[in-house]
Formats: sequence, structure tokens, C-alpha cells
Amino acid sequence: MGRVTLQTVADHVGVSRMTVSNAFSRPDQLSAKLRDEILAVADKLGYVGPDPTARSLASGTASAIGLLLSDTLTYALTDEVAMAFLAGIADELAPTGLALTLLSAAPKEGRVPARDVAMDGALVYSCNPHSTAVGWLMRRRLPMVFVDQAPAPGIASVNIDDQLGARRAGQHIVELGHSRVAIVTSGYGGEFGVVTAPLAGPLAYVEEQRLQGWTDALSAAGIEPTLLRRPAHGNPDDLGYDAAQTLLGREERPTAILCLSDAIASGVIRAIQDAGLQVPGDISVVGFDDNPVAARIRPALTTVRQDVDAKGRAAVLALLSAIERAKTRPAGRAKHLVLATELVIRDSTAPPPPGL
Amino acid sequence: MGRVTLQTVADHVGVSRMTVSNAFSRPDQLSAKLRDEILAVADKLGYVGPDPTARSLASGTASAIGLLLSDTLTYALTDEVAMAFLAGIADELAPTGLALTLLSAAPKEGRVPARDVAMDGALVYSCNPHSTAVGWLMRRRLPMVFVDQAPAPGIASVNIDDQLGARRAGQHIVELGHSRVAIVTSGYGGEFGVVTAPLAGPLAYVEEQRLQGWTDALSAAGIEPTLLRRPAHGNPDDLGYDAAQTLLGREERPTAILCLSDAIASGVIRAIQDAGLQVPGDISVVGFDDNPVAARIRPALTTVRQDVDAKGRAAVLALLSAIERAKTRPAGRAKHLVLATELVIRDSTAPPPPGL
DNA sequence: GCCAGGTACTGTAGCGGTACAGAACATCGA
DNA sequence: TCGATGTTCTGTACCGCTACAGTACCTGGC
Repeated sequence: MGRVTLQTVADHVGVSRMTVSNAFSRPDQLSAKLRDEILAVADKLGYVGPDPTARSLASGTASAIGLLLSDTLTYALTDEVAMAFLAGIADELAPTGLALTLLSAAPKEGRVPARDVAMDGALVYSCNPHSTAVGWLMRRRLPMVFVDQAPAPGIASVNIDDQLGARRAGQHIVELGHSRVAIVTSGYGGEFGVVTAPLAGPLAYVEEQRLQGWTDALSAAGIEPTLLRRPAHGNPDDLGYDAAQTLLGREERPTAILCLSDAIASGVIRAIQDAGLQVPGDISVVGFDDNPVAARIRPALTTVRQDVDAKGRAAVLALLSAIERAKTRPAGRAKHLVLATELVIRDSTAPPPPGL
Repeated sequence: MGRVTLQTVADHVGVSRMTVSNAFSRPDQLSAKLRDEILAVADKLGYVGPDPTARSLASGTASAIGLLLSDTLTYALTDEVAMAFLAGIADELAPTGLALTLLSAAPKEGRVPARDVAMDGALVYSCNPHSTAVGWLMRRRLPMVFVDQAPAPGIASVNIDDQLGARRAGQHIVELGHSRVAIVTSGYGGEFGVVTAPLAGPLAYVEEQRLQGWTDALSAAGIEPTLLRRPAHGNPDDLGYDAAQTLLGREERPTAILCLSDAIASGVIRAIQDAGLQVPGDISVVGFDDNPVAARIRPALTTVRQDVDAKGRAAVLALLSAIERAKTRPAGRAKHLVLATELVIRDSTAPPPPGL
């Protein structure tokens, strides 16, 4: 049996194919009476409506935008903060009727989503800007927005003020009187273990910016922090736990620990408590993100809040406008947005124990 | 400037358009030498590779599968269990190179993702089977797999054994000697508040199955549970908190509470503790899912484990095979898979206090 | 009675590819 | 030397739809 297409319907009704197309896609182009008749016949014939692919080809729009997530999707999907970001995206996207296509950045033989999937534009979230997937998107000249990545010329970007946020966190620790401070981060490039700044090798933008903020604040007070880096891999909570154990086992144990994320901080606190020490009595801990978990754990976590939902929404708006611009003008100036962060002081920070 | 297409490249190299197509898509169809030349010219001209949309139209595949999530994407995205499911999907999908397109089930004017987005098949997760979105997918005759939904004839499905899992949870409570038992669930249809079984109105399949399992086990022991239903909306943890407060304020306070999910159970435990009571000393609490949070909270939660990751993987495999089948045979028998559940006894359950 | 300005519908020309059936030529065993 | 078998490349016929530029007819103002 031949497939039912616009033409089939047109033949049955006795009108041109174009009129049937209009009946579905531009109701104002024909009389209501004819339209009803066409729709009725279409229904009887089992015609569902214009084929999305064919429509995309003819009209040049895919009704979907892509989201490129760092490496394995799996990793991002277990991160509450990334998910809140996704929720922001979904919210802002919903009224547009656009679908969201998840692209894995992992290089694959054969099918490469970033190259092979139809989409109107793409969000690139916290990816290596030199990855093949990003390369494909750029070659396709797809409208793009970089999120939590180094802003690139010509490409719109949305970031939070990581550096200022981290600086405030560092200042908070300084003001409390701490002088033995450790930093726990994780990431992809560069060295791992207990390392001394400045780090060699390219770091992820967010990690780099936060490091910069913390060390700015600390070195202004003459403090040289101990930096412990772990490869980003597996559960960040466990990563924090292990990292804290390492720090506690060292000769000069810190009285304050600044963490790349709340998820890491949560593990750090667990490790400290399991070692029989008090947070913040013995050691203060500061996170980053204001993950929902931050308010839940005990002691409630002092952290740097970012509005992940707003970040998602802003990214979508930026992408929609980039798509719009691409239709008309070959290249407009790309906007680089930086959202504010805010220090949230809760119960995990206090002055260092007397004598330290 | 005209866009660069296969034809442009073909003209420059002096071969037929088909040969250029083969150079990109079927390298074994031409000599390596010619292929290299074509690729070099294509690169010079800025040709990225076959346009995904055109390729989809001609070849009849979209390189993406859809995932229809209950109502608002936003809700699902904040749920750890749903995300683990998503991660399972992503993992299994990764080697195929297929992208995953998130469809919102929310009915929208104009663009309807379930109707307008090109895809090779769709996963339907915990949706109302009578929603317009599901309707569109069915009309499109897209290969589909129903997950956590009532199995429908002709459509493959993946479920867990909700009923048996719930029955085991109920039996556990019975064996501990409880007789004053409450159930806290949330859902979309039916009545809300403190209701008495059997419920009128259609419930979501998963809720219905679990209710069945719990009440089977309890009524076999002559226990009639108090059922408290809340509309699924907002944070399930808070929902559990509120629900528990209601239960604690009632005349005959329960000594055991069975919850639809671990997220709800977590809130229930908080409320009990905030009321100055002990879990499990005064009240036992049982969850469902074995959410990572279950092992983390104190007391660690007794719950019914389901392997969400395996569910995601199984769903993808089922869909891939449905897509495969659709290509050859008009309709094969649809498989209905039911995955096992397991009672995990931790620290949130104990015998009731003496005298109760 | 004529023309401006709608409204309702049609026809053609793509959108950018792939499938498939050959054609042209080389290789090879008998 | 001849057919059999490969390899490499080509040509045509779509895939199913929309954009756009008409054509035909109707309405109303002067």
C-alpha cells in the first residue's frame, strides 16, 4: 500500500496539493468550509499531517534545538545542578513548541549526532570547545550559545560570575580569620593531586574562573591555599569524601575548605564528621552553586548561589535570538551575558578553632 | 551566495553528485583516491557533509528517538529516579549514535512536538495514555515503547513489578507486627486527601499497581490502611512532609507509613522527626524506588529497589527492535517486559512501640 | 462600466539528498 | 578469445513538502 501523502488527500478531495498543505499549515489561506472537508477526508484516509522531515526540508526549520552536554550524558544527568539548568531550558522552550535534542559529545564512529541530527540551533553546555562535536556544530554554522564555557568571539554566551562569586567566598573565609585554607576541585585537564598554583595545562573555564576568584581573595590576605584536584569522574560526593580524607591526613590540616561544588562539599563534610571532627567547629566548609542539597545537609552549607534556572532560560532566549538573527542578517554581534552570584552564609562556616 | 551542496562539490570535482554522496556516506563505493580528492574539495568549499534533514527525507531515518515525559519536562527533570532512567537510556543509546529528543507532553497551540518533530521512534514514560501527545505518536504509527504505563496491545512495554514489590513492602510491615498503617501517594487523577479504597477514577498505572500490592498484603492480615493522596505537584519531599503532618495530627496515629516513593518518604521522615518522634522507634517508614537518597538519609530508608538504569536500557533495546521490526514486517508481536523489584531492609522499619 | 484591492485556489520549481539499476572498464579462468 | 565477475562511477527517479508567483473571481467605489 502506498503511503498517504498530501497528494493522496488532494486527489480525493479534488483540489491541488498546495491547498491541502495550506489546510494543515496555513488555515487562513482557504475557506473554512473547504478546510473542514479536507481535514475530514484526510482523517478518513489516515493522513496524520505533514511529514515532519519533508516539512523541515522544504521550510528549512527542524522544530528542535540541540543541547550538547559535557562528555557522557550520563554524568550530567546525575547532577542536580545540571538538571535544574535543563529544567530552566525546558521551561523557556515549552511555549515555543520546540523540542530539545540531547547530543552526546562523545566521539563515535559512524553516526555523529552533532553532525547528523537536524536542528535549528544548539546550546553548548560546559564542553571542551575543541571537541569534535563542537567542531561539527561550528562547521555547520549552526546558531549557538555557549553556556559555562569561555566566551568565544562571534558566539553568544551565558555565564555566571564565577570569579566574583569565588572571591566573595574566599573573602568570607579570610574575614572569619582563617589562614590554613584548602581548595578542592575536580576537572578534566591539567594535573591532579595536591598541586601548587598556577596550574599548567588548560582547565575547564568554570574551574579556572573559580580558582582565580578564590586565590585572588586569599592571596590578598597573604594566604597560600593548598589545592587538591581530582579528575572529574564518578560521584562528586565520593570525590569530596576522598579528597577530605587526604587533606585530613596531611601534616597541617586546614581549618577551611573551599569546594568547587556543593556536591563535593557534601562529601567533604561527611568525611570530616566521620573523622570525628566538627563542621564548622574544627573546619569550615564552603560550597558553590547552592544546590538544593546545600540547604538540606547538616550543617547547612555556606555556598555561592547561582540561579541555574535563570541561566537555562537566558541560554534559550539567547539561542532563539541567534536563530532569528541568522535568518535575516549573516552575522550580528554576539551577546555575552554574565549572571550574578551571591554568597549565602549558612552554618558550615565559623572562625577557626582558637590557636589556629 | 548560494549554499554549498553535494552538486556544488560534484561540479568542482567533475564527478556526479551521486559519487560525492557516496564519498560521504558509503566510502566502500568508490576508490580511496577519488574519495580523498572529493573530501579535500568539499573541505575547501566549506561543505560540511550531507544535510541531515535532506538525508532524513531521502533515507527515511531521523537519527533520533523521542522521549515523551509526563506533563511538564520540568517536573521529571527534578526527579532523581527519572534522571537515572534517562541516564540508562542515554547509555544504551550512545553506541548507536542516535540522539534523544525530549518531547513535552503539554498540549500547545501551533507546534506540537509529538506531531512535528522528526524521529525514528519514541519512548513514552509515565504519561497519560489518552493525552494528545501520545495520540499523535500513535497516529504517526511511530514505533513506540511504553515505560511505567499500562501495557497496551500492539505496543511494546517495559515495567517493573510494582505490585509484587509493594506487596513485599506491605508484608514486611505486617511481619513486624504493625496494625495501624498509613499509605502516602501522589498522582494525577482520582480523589485527594484521606480517601478510602477502592478509589474512583483512573489512576496512573504505577500508583494503581503499588496500591494494589500494599493493600493486598495488608488486607490479607486484616489491616485496613489509611490512604492519603496528594496531587503530584511541586517537590515530593515537601509533599511527604505535609502528608505526614496531616497523619500525625489524626486521632489514631499510624505506626507505619508506606510511601509511593523515596522522595516522599524522605519528607515523611523529616516531619516525624520534627514532631519529636523517632523513626523507626515510634513510626516505621517504607519508601519505593531505592533512590540514592534512600541510603543517605538517617535513618537509612527501607525501600523497594527497582533498577532504573536497567529499565532505561531495556526500553531502548525494545524500541530499537521495534524500529527494526517496523522496517520489515508491518506488525510483529509486541513484547511486554516486567523487571523484578526487591525489598531492601534498612533502618527505617522496626516493630511498633509496645502496646500498639 | 471600469478598475483597485481582496480572497480563494493552483502550478511550478525547488529543498538536498539517497536508492537502485545500470554502464564502462578491468580482471581472470578456461 | 570469450563470457563471468568485480569494481567504480553515473543517471534518473523519487522522498513529501513549502515558497512564491500567479490566475480567477468577487466586491465595492466612483
